[in-house]
Amino acid sequence: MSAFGDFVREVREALRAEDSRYSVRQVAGRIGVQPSYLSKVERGDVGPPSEATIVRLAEELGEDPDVMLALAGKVSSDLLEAIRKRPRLFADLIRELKDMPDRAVLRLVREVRDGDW
Amino acid sequence: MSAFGDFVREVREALRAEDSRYSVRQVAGRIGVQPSYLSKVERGDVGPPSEATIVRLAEELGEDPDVMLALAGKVSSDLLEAIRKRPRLFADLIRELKDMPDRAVLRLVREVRDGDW
DNA sequence: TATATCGTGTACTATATAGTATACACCCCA
DNA sequence: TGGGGTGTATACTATATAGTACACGATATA
Repeated sequence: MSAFGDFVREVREALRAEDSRYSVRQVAGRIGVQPSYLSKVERGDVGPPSEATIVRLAEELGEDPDVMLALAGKVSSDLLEAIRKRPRLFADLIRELKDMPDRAVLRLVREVRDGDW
Repeated sequence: MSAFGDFVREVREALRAEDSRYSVRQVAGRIGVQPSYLSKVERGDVGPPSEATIVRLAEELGEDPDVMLALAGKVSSDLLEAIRKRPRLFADLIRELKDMPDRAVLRLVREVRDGDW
């Protein structure tokens, strides 16, 4: 039971149904790891890859890197850096929002993006 | 040059000026590590301790755990968990906010906390 | 029917993480 | 002057991380 591995396998197989270049071997080749390693990752035989490898894999599969990192139990290092630079500010914000419904957070994101302030 | 180690040493020495129980040995004893290890941490001779040890140290020194974790290049695991649960939402929010001035983020925190929405 | 490709099993590795355990020389003071 | 407390040097360790390298039998292809 590996959420990350299962997801990768599912997406890759789906792509493969349309395009034979999405075999374990070829995908592994393009993202720069051994086929045996990707195979083990997909079957949850080993822990998830490093951030860099996950990002390459996400690009290759056309999936969202942040979502794939989350499935691997990780958080993108650029987000970590932002939090580390202003820990009090971001820690408070995230703890305040963590139990709020999606729509509240989403509203906030839009509010900030649309810059009406 | 270890930001984390320098900070710990400075805070501990300051406490020690008022209270002799803040020696390397005694603090190490209370947070459950070897004195030699705390000494090496303070001098940046080794990498920063684990999250759990940093939190105990922060409590012992009366400092903010999030700030001390940040000095150690880490982010509290409860924040990571919140982000991993809703990666798209939080990734967008943090990237939107990371280049904003403190006062903008602060305003947002207050806005959410005071719940006027 | 040869050969190219496929997924996977096995064995190994280098580096990082997060420390422990012991011993030492120095200083204080009673 | 000797016992307790101080900081630190040295050596070692267990576990995790993030893979590589190679070989094998099955399958598909031409």
